[in-house]
Amino acid sequence: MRWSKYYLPTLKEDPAEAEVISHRLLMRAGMIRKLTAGVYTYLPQGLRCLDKIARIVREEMNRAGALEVFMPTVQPADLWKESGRWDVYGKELLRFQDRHGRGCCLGPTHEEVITDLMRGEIKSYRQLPVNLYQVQAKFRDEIRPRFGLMRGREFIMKDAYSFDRDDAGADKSYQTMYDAYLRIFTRLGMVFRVVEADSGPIGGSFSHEFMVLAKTGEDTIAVCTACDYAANLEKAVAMVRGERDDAEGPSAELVLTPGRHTVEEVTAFLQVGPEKLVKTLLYEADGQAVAALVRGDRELNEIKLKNLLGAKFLNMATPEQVRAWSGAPVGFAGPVGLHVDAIWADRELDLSRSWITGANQADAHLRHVDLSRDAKITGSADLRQVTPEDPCPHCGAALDLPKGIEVGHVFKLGTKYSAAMDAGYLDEEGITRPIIMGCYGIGVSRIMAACLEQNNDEHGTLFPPPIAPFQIELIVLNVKNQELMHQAQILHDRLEAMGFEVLLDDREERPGVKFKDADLIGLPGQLILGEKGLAKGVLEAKNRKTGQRSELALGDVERQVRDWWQKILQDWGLPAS
RNA sequence: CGGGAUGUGGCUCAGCUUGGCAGAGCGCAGCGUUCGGGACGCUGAAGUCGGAGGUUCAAAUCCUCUCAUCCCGACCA
Repeated sequence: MRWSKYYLPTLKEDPAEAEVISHRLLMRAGMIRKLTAGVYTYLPQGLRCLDKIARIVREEMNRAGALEVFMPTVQPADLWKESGRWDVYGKELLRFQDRHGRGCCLGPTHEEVITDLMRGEIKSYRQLPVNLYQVQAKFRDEIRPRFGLMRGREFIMKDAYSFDRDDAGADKSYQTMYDAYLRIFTRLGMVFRVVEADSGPIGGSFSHEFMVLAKTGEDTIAVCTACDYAANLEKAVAMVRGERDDAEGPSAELVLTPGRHTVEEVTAFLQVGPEKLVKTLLYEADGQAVAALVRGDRELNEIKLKNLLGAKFLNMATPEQVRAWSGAPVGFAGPVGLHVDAIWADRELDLSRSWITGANQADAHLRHVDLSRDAKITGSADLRQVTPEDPCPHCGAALDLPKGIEVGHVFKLGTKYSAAMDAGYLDEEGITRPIIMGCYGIGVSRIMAACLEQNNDEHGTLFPPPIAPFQIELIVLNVKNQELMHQAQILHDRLEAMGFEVLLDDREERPGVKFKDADLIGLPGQLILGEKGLAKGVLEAKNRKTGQRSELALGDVERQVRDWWQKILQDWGLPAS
């Protein structure tokens, strides 16, 4: 490809709107342009990269036995009402009406559509298992799209759905996809970890996330420094530490704490550490009033609470609700005599029988509270957020809490959709059973961003060879020198004949401009043909990743380029090709 | 949805405090000189100053409303 015939608009300066490195590079290296918040056009260079990623994903999906389909973006509301998600999914489901007033939405995911399809097709256990996938644009009306392709509203996703007759089969499908994902992210040249995850609004019984490690990641994950335990922070198990003190204390006693609402204010006033206090957090869960208790120095993990309650909606109580349930303004709620439907305590609170809590009246707290004696506790459970001080729940070693970008997610759905939407099959006995489903997503466009977050330097992008838009950039230093140009064209054709994708920079620009652009767009191999080199019969080669330069003899160019390319693959830790 | 910020040629931004001819750099077009790490000179094209309303002799600048974008938070495969 000749640059002069291509469309690759590079930017010399960082666009004002781009904050994170991948967003800046995607813009500057001429790969994407923004249409509106969270919605981007892929320019030729971006599309080439996207297609490379998608191709690897497709190859591995096909290898794993999945079959590609293509589903609609516009979906009828009726299907979503049938699955129950029309009311649950929230505002990120973009809803609208067609000319007849029929409810529609833009697909944020395709469980409903695929389940609807398959219930019409699958009649017998003989037709199972099946695994269908697609690579498609999804739309989620995110509250706050940000970071370019990392959290867009419209994005490209590979989503696969498996259908099995029983749990054993579904587990096997899950494992097959899990293994395919390992191969995909390895082939893409990414540094990643697999973590246990919460299944969120997609639902289902268990799931794993594939996280690319990057400082700009929006998720925090808990990774054991010794064993292979790894979990999303929202799922990570918090261990109970410390000695249990079973001694019964004196009876509860009211202390005045005028104007002290927060944990810091109360503990400072009473001159105790925050670990002596119990925080009482009030929530409305599907219409029920619920209190969650955690130690004063802990953070409640709302996802754990939501899962414990099996709630569809979980919202923090409004100040009015707090007043109604506790009889006090915000800041003085406590478990003793609280008017709620359930009180759940973090299991860490079992360790002591003498706590400081709110007194359910303004400007007062209680001390020496024994939760088992003084309050009606519904139960205790793991409710708090894991901290870097917590030990690994499997082996007790230290935990690390790095940031990650979620690029893949596998879910075992079970019968959530097949039961709700009546997708069943007949088994050998002629009995109708619900199909067991799984679903498996990969953020194709997000991978592009994640890749650049991991691979860049001060000069620009560093494309891993498997997903580089071209493998080699061939730079002609003086386009006006006809002999040089002629040789460059011959070289370009020979390299392409060898199977390389080559971008020939034939623009009438000064060398400095070309070098800067070459580093910016970051193709893994750079070949430089200049007048001096041509006179000496050599071609200058540069490895973009290592910066290593070498000279290749034009007389032996095919063999030398091949060796040079193998070295580049090696430097990327990739197998020879 | 709460908090903060920003909207001025294609891009990055100055000008706004204190109202008085719309500017710079980059990019773009032409000419010339350059030519191995984002050259230089000259000439030129290009802007409803986000939008609406208001104050004023006069508004990019002051006031009101509104829209959009970005950042933090809440939220979220």
